[in-house]
Amino acid sequence: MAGIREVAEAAGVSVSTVSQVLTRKRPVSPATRARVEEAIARLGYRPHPGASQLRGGRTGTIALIVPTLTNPFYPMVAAGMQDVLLNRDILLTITDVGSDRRPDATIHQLVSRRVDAMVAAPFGLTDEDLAALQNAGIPFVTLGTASGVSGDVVHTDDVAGAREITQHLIDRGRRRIVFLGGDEDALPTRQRLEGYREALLAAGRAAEADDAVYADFTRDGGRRAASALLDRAERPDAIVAANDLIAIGALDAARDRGLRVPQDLAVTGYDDIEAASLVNPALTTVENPAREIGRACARLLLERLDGEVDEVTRTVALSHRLLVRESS
Amino acid sequence: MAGIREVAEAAGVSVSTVSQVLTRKRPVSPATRARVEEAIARLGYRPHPGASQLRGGRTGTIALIVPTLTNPFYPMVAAGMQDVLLNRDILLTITDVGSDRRPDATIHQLVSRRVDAMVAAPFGLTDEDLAALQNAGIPFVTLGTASGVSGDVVHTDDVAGAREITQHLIDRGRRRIVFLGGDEDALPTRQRLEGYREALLAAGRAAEADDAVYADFTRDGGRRAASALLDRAERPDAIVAANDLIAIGALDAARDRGLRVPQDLAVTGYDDIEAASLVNPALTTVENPAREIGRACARLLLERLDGEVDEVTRTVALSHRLLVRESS
DNA sequence: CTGAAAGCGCTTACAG
DNA sequence: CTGAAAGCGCTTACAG
Repeated sequence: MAGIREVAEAAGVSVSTVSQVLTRKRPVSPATRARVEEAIARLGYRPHPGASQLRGGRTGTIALIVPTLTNPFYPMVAAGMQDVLLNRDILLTITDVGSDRRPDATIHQLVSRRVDAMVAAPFGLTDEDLAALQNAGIPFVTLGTASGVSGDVVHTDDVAGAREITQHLIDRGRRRIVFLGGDEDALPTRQRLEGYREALLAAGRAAEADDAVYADFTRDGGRRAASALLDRAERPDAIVAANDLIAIGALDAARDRGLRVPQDLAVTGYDDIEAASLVNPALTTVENPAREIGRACARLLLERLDGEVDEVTRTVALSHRLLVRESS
Repeated sequence: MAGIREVAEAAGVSVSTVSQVLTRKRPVSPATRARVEEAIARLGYRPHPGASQLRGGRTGTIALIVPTLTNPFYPMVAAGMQDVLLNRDILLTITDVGSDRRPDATIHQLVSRRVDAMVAAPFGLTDEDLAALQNAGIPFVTLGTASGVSGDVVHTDDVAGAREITQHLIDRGRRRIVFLGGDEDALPTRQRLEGYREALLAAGRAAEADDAVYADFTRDGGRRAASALLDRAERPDAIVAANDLIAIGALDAARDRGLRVPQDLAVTGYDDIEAASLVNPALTTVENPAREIGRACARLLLERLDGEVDEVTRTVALSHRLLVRESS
């Protein structure tokens, strides 16, 4: 493969000059530029990324860390990022943390590779993990507030969303409304639980000790946890699930038991992934604009990389929306 | 950030020695190794990837090129690759070609970045595109046979799958069975169309001129194309869709017109994405084991990178399976 | 088993 | 506007 040296020889100029026409960091005469560009095209020259990186440049890579690729919500965030990144010659690296791995291992790997920027779903990320990014000088945005660490944030108001969907259930006359969370310490679980509790409190209902049950954020997890719930002596008549996948699992569990939804049991989800409107009965849920979230993340990061913003930390709040369908 | 030089000083050895303990390419005495490792840990040293890359090393990156991230089939392929790659310190870069971009632009970008290997869904990829990979010495595997170019291949037998699902429709007594493809020149469209035609031919039915209609591989595309089909004077009584997304769109179109599925119209899909079993009525489809496909791709590539295989090109065929559900 | 030195392919002061 | 030279942080012959 041709190097910058061959190009320089072919064009009859120095390597510095070739570099200048590439980086545009200093003026080059039109005639010279033309000769160099011709040589580049003719030789099919492509700069070696390792070399420019070594000289202090960027890697041209932005990473997205997600808890799993199997929840369609995250690929949709990635698609939103691509929308913005596509014509900027920046590569998107998508890493799922994987069930068996600690997220800090993933973050360290990404820091080692000198990614230019990073967006992280805050699942199990500690302040320490994020501080590592900060120390490495890597701009990052988290999906949802990461307590105490100063990166940009893109989020929707999960507390409000959960409050509204719970209120909706109360309005429909549901008596025993139970919250079915994902991983107990995950931010979305905690915030949506909070919204759920606020709604009950506002309605003058005391929260009960066993009002919340936890699964993981999967259909299977939802099915299992909901099964336990539905086999209780005092069966709930409504389940507020922490995301759509869990809710779909709850629908499975109801069907297993011959319960009618919504007559015997109301089920609500969160996110509005495509499957939410596809299941039967269609899921009442809160729209969480994944693609827009991805776009916002990419824009924030690009602005940082372009140096358009300094120390200030920015928070972009995107709106959510209650979608009442058949399951409630 | 500490460099190899600081580590060498801290451990009282030369940089060569530090490099050797890192790369394990030549023996180092246990005592020296211990001192170096201690220094590495204490200084939090991480090798600069650009530097090693420049010296002829790998980038430690494998790319996956997909037509879109919004078809859950592809994220599932990615998840399968991650399953295999996770503990090998190899980064997975996922790029969707994007509707407005030519895939060769994406491939060239990836070649420029010196990815170590690549798996490509052959949508719109020309032999030329693939030859570019070959010339760059980048091992690649394509999803489905890429005519004339010698890379590894992972595929399922789409022709057989489509034949079987069409046969199933014939067995159920359907008279006017129409094929609803995705992008006309896409490999999956062509192969599944072939299977469909084989089945009709085998049943002694001549293919009709307008037996195939094309959409793109999306729910919306399917809805639109199916709408046109269903408004024909001679309405089909079965639609063989080229993938699940299209089939779900066809279900939408049927519902718009008050047609009952499967009584008035049978609809079949392809892939068995999660949504296929979620829609109402549940979709008859052909299981296309996305996650396994991803795993197979990653294994093939890893073996090449590890130098365990030479010139020979390998083809891994994974089995498909007809899943009869409610829509037929 | 270890070290000194060359060099990978670029970018960027420095000089003109 | 252009060039010669130093140097980014590693790896790898070469030498011992």
